[in-house]
Amino acid sequence: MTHESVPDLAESKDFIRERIDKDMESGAYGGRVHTRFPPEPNGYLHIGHAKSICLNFGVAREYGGKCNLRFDDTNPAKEETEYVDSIKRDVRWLGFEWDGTELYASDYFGKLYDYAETLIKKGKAYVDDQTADEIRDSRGTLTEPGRESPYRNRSVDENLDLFRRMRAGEFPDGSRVLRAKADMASPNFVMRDPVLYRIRRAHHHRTGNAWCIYPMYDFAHCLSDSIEGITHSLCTLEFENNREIYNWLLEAVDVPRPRPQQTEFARLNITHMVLSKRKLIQLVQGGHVRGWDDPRMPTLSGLRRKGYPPEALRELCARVGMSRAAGTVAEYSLLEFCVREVLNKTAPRLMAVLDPIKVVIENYPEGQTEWFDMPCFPEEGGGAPVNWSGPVTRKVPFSRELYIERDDFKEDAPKKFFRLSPGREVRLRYAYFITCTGVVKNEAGEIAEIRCTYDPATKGGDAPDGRKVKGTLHWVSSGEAVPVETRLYEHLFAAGEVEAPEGGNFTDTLNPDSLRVVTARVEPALAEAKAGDVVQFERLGYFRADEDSTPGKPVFNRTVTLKDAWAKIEQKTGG
RNA sequence: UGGGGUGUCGCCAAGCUGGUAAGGCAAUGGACUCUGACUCCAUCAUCCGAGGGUUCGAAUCCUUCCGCCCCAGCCA
Repeated sequence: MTHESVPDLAESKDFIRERIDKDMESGAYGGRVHTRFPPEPNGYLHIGHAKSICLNFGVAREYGGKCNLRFDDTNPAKEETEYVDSIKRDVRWLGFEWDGTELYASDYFGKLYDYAETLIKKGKAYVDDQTADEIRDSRGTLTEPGRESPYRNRSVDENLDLFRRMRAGEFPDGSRVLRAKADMASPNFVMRDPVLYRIRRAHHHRTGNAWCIYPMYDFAHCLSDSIEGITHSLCTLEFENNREIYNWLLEAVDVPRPRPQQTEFARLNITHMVLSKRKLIQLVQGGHVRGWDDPRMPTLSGLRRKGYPPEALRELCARVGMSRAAGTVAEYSLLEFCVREVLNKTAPRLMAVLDPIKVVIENYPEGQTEWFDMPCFPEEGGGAPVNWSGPVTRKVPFSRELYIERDDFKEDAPKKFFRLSPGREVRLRYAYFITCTGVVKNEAGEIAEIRCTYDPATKGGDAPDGRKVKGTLHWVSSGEAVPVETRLYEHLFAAGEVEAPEGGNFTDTLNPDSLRVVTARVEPALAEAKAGDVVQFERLGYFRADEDSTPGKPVFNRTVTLKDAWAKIEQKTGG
């Protein structure tokens, strides 16, 4: 029995692994598997990228192969080093390491240029002097073929000369492009003489101003794959149409065999989440969130900050599986399930009250405080995880005045309500049984405090006479409780399907309550939490200490709530 | 409209050489419980986008139709 961080859920392999199996059997790649994760460094990675990362690195790991991290940096106008750094950090956080150093398409600008000359010499590419508009207008429509450029039949010598002068910087931006001489009548638009190189005087994050012509994706990607010896080039469905030019170019410049093969899979979508870069930018720039790593963002940095462990994201990807069905959407509840599953095994349990109401124990001596030793990991749960290095118990003060959760008390309680209410007895976790004797109200008629008595014989939480209670409540001692900022998150979008309303913007559907900040009362041990610590607030949920925490003053993010059966009962019975 | 894809339970997804619908999430009922959590047990597609056809037998083969996604950036 091995202890993989992600269980092997698949009873059958997905279509990509099946294909690789076949290639292994046939020896098509000499038993090699070499993949690559190829982000463009123009933004932050989000949960959608996690699927591609898990696939590419996962496949390499499973087949004893390699996976490169290659930055597809062929458009200098959009790319920045800042993104390179965040992408590397996020991939590592997810638990993967690329083969060797990270690679860049820009590493191959020289080789790619040579391939372009090769293409020209073979009569398979030409320099087009048409404007962008002219090129677009002559590309044809869905039903009509495109028209050939008047420059399409220039001589090889002229093309070579022009292309060299493009590179030398003799022509202004946008004045000429290098195009593949493919098929203007192809029903596949991608084949209608795609642009291979454009003139663009922009500072490149790595090559600076060394180049003024840059290759397009279609030209750079297949050849970069070939240069790196990639065997399986895995990408998302929207590149299906590009597969034809991918293969055409490899054949046209006659790269050595075996050649990489492109295989597409459906991207990951999750309800309540927007994953389009355009929309994410709007959320940040519109000030709807506090930044790219706002815990409400679907970015890996946001999810990390919220407290989602990398194991959970890997498990999500494994559970969602691979298919070619576009537009499928995983439910957010599956993600939350994965998060809880990981955290349930790893998070220490402590007590905090989010919405406090005061309880006075009438028969408990005034001024007395007793300290209980309480386990951080309940026995039934198997105790602390094997790699746990923190404390396994902590001291918790008990006194005459406590706070409990406002929801845990009802003056007029329905039968199914197992919590505190006048005349009923409940257990304060690991402490005593208490019985409610009544309430004290303020002038407004609101409950100011709850009066109770406790049974000293139940110390530790068990009655020697075998008497049982239906409910166990979490609590904190009011005198020693520490007030801490706690951020409660809900979906950024309440609707599962994020859509712009008629004549509006998708931001119109933002959930106004996606962030609620409360002052929680936490037991003393919790006040010691440091940024990155993840704990369970008993009966409430999992919380992670945010980077905004300072010594003795933690700030907590709610990662995910616990499942709440009572909430369902209450909903059904109408409160 | 041309081309390329895709349609199996509320959601994701097995099923591919035809033999009589895996699994997970969600949901529901129950057991257990010092977290109404966890765990455990049980229920949950006579039906596979629709209609024809082939066959003793089809989600799987043929055929017609319908829905949805992608493509007309000098973005990736």
